[in-house]
Amino acid sequence: MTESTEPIGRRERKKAQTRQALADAALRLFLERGYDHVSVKEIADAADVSVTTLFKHFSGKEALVFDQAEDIEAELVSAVRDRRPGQSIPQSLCDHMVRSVHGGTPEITAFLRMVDGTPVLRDYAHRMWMRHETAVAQAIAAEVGAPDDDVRCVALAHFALEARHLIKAYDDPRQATREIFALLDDGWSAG
Amino acid sequence: MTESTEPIGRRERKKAQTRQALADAALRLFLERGYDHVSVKEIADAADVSVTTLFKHFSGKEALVFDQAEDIEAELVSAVRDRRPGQSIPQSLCDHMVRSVHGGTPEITAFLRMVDGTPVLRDYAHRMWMRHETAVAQAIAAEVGAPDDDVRCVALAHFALEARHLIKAYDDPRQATREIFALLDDGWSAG
DNA sequence: CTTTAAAAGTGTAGTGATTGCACTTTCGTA
DNA sequence: TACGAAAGTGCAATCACTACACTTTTAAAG
Repeated sequence: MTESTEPIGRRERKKAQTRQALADAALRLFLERGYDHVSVKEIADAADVSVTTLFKHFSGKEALVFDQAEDIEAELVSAVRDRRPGQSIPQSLCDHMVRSVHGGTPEITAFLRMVDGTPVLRDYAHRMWMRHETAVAQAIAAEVGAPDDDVRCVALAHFALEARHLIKAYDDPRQATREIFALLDDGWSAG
Repeated sequence: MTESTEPIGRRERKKAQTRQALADAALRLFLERGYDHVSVKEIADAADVSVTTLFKHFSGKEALVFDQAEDIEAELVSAVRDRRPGQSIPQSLCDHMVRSVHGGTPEITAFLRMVDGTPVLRDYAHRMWMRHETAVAQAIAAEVGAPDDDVRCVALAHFALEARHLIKAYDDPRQATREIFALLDDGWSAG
């Protein structure tokens, strides 16, 4: 965990290389022809490995799409913990969410369109995102000195994360985000 | 077996009969050996029909578990619309949720344990439940004279329904429900 | 009472994701 | 340099689900 970069042995390099080749091939093919119209065999072929190898690198077909699982969780926890004085937790989370509404490059837009238009992927992405719920909930609980499983804290974390899904339907996501978090903030502050 | 409610032709009766046989066989096998360890072929065999027929009656394996899709939606909408004077919408929804926390027969308990312990089923059930979101949101919007897609209304509906999932982790679900809805009510009333 | 067309059901053969197994190749290291 | 773990391979199998062409049943019209 302490080593940030990995200039390690040739072995690990090759492994990462194979993994990358798979992810790249997958993404390219998915964007070209749509997720459902690409088989794992085609991806394996395009990356010049066997299907067996593919499944040694990725837990399933969906996992090929979300290769980079960065430190989004750390940012969320930070938004809860390191907020500026006088700012409530929901407010800080709101700012963080508003900030992370990218206009984005056309590539990212195409990617998001694909994910959003493929039920399996949409669900998978949602599950991934919601995986941060407990971490955020614990951060909140720590801030207010409540037990880790405090209902209000868990609920706030859950609702805050769910907001991301809700705002997708609106023309002005930032405005929608603010309205939702205003509701949460009022409810939270009343406690 | 007797045609008390639906005195229609023999054809429809046989169809319903087949469907029922499939659902019954599925439920029995699932409870006996667990969802993942029963194949659709076994279910079809147990109901003495072909696999093809099975899929003409049910859209997929998960659908076999949730045969009765009653009028839960109507009750939810009613909780929003027909609440007693002076009671807020979140309060009424809270009461409805608390009321619907059944201790339940041992059969139901076993059923719920199975659903909850099988990721595929858990997700499926959640999707089914969340399908009522728009109906509830529209009912709320109608009550307050807002447009159907008003952010606050949609968010309230969403969060209220999500509560069901949140409370499952707690020893006292009713208490948890009340705390969550108190948060929502405070936020909602502040608007 | 016959005819007829849709509905219900069947069996076969396929696709596509995913797993298990036994095997070879490739490194890192003692 | 030899050895064991890790990476990769190919094959066969399972399982959900679909497409297709087929037979049987039944409702309803003639």
